[in-house]
Amino acid sequence: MAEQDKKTRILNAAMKIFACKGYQYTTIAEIAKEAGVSKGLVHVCFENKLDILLDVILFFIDTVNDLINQKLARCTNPVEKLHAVFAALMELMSQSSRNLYWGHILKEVLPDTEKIKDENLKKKYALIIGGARQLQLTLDELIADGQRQGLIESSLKPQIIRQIIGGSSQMLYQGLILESHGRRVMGYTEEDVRDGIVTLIDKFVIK
Amino acid sequence: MAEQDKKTRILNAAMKIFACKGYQYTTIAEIAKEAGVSKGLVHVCFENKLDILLDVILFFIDTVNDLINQKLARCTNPVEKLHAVFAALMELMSQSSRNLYWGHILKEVLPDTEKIKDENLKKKYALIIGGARQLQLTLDELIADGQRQGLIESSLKPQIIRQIIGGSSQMLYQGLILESHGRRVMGYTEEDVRDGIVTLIDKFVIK
Amino acid sequence: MAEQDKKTRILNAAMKIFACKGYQYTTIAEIAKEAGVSKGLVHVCFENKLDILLDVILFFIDTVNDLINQKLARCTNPVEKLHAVFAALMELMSQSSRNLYWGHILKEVLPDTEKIKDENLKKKYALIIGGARQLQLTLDELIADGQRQGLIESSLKPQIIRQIIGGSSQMLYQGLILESHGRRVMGYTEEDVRDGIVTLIDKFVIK
Amino acid sequence: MAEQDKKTRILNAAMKIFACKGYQYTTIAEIAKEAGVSKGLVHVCFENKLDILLDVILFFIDTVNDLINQKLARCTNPVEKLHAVFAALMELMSQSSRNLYWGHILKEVLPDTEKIKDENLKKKYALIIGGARQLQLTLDELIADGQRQGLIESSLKPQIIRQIIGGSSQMLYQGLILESHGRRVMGYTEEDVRDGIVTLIDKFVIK
DNA sequence: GATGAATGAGCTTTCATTCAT
DNA sequence: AATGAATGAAAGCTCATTCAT
Repeated sequence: MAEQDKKTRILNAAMKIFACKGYQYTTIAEIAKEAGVSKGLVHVCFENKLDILLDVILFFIDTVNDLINQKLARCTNPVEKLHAVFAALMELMSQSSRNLYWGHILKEVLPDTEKIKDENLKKKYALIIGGARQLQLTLDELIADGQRQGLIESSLKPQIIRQIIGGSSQMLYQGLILESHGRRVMGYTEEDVRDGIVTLIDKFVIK
Repeated sequence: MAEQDKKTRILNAAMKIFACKGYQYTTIAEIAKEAGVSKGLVHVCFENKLDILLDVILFFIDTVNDLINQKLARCTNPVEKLHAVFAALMELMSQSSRNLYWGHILKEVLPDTEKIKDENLKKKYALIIGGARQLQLTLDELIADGQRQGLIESSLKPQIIRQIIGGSSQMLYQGLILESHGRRVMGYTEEDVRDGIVTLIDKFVIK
Repeated sequence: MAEQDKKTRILNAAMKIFACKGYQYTTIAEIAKEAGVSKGLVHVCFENKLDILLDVILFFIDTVNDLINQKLARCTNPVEKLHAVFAALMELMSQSSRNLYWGHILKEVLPDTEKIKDENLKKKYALIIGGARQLQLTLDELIADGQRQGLIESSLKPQIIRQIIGGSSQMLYQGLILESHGRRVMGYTEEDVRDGIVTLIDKFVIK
Repeated sequence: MAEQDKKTRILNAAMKIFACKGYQYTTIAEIAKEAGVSKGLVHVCFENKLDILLDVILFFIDTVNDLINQKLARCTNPVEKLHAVFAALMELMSQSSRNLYWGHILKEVLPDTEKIKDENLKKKYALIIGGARQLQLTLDELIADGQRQGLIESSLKPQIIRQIIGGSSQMLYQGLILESHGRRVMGYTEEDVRDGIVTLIDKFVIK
């Protein structure tokens, strides 16, 4: 209970600071301070810094996959599903209002992952890779389904379409966040982003 | 002359290693070794590690802007220009065949940039921001032009379209690189990527 | 009563783990776990980690001294006594079947003893030193007695003879333990060790 | 040259402090200070603390083996050889006038050696074990030779005799060192020790 | 009495940076 | 101009010890 509570607080603190400063520039001391606990406790709850990151990413992926499955259950049409899934993702990014792209972060941290020897961490890493893979497969299958039903255009592979829509979403949100941090002027709003993605998806829909 | 030569070698070495391992995980010692010079010389040619990165990014942005301007000069039609610009960008990403997204790296390194006190570095940083801004503006103007001429659809802001096409390009290439590093199976080829971007751009073109 | 019980369990646990891993590498957490009590309780029963060690050593020294006095009471002849004492020591080492040489451990821990400020600990430390001294004196006196009675050769000081017999015993047993831990092949058995010590003692006996 | 010099200085400093305080209580900072170099340099010259220790032990073992072989070359008679070898060892212990029993230290550090993953360290460790083994074998062979020639008594295994003489030497010298550190009154001199060992060896010689 | 969550001092280790040569 | 030995600040991590419950 208390432990879970602290673990969650550390996780939230880590999520926040990783998002602001990037994994590598974040120190355990900062996470501890932000979470209002001691450095030592961080190492009681987590094996090491990488372990924290893996948990953050895992939490994020789980949230995303849950959200998506939930949305998928409510639609039948692949096109509706696609819209629903990306709407959900945008909502999540908006909610979290954090510059946390686990995609980016995983990439930033890849050199570190090669050092993973600990079995627990290996498992977590495998879960993450599996979760990410699952997300991809779900989307690809969705698009392929639409293509088979003649609802989505077939000139491009599902993977390409998935990457286009996904990449656009990420970049558009990243722009918003950069703007909110005052580091850039992008000249568009969250409203524009949502419209953009809806429009983009519809481009691949056969009317 | 000799100095320029050394500086270029260091820059190339840095570009290569930053691309492989990320800025943070790259050590000056590695750069020096790769460049075939001493660690000391690196600090003679550059103020510090960040300075190297800024130069790398600056070089990249300059290359991109030059390439784009060169391509733009050869076309008149905004749609042709758009295709030409992104074709050029893809070619560049392909050529460099390096996991070097200055966008990513700039983001990775942002926390470090806040420490910039040195006037020279401040100037370089401003140049980079200016260059990136310039690239954005060029693209936005191009799209806006197309919209004014009725060649590109006007339902979305130019910034949104630019971000969609740019983001898609980046994500698609990132997937290729991940695959080439054996870290993911994406299931598409460079050919697919080029087709995807051409198709994507055409989606915004009014026929 | 209950406290005594807990204290004994902690002491036994500590003895076991100190013996296996050495004082420094043993953590309070391990001792607590082995003893089946909480970490907190360890600090209720003992001032600190060093206090536990001092108690372990004290227990060991007391056991040795008791055993020796017991054996000495049964013999009259100095040579018999000498044999009896070392037979008892060997038996003890064999019984404990633990790699616990308080001599070694005291040495390992000496730097820590300099930090002793607490009066209780100072007293315990003094008791240990006194006990060790007592053991030495008993042996030396025994040998001196034998020399005076013309039973033990007088060309060497009693201290030298004591150190030779004691050192040999320790080294021989240490070899056995190393072998039992699979870290060395010594090529002798406990039987050989006992024979060796008996033979060694007899070398100093005048026939 | 400079590097070798520093490495030697660090090694000497480490030897001295390991000897005084034990491996585990010695910090890199202390070694660096004693050697008159920075902490960083210690890690330039050695992989880590354990690496330093292994080098110290290796140096010691090499010195011992060299010294012994040198002595052995000058004698023909096994008994003479035995005397020569232990005389050499005593001389070495006396010279080094340091409380450095690599036997003790190896034992103290054994838990740490199980963590050895690095290939270089594994090799060093193997060299040490091999060197120690070699030393044992040399002595055992020497004693066995003497037994075969009817010069040394055969009632005890060579290993037992070796362990007795070796253990006695160590204990006697340890006593001297404890005394010199003011931690004990042993009541014998270096002279007594040398006499003791000579006498002890002669006990196993058949006249 | 007993617990174990929480602490933080102190350690090893890394590496950008300096500077004597 | 060029080197690389040397530095030391700063990070991750361990664990004896404390204390609210």
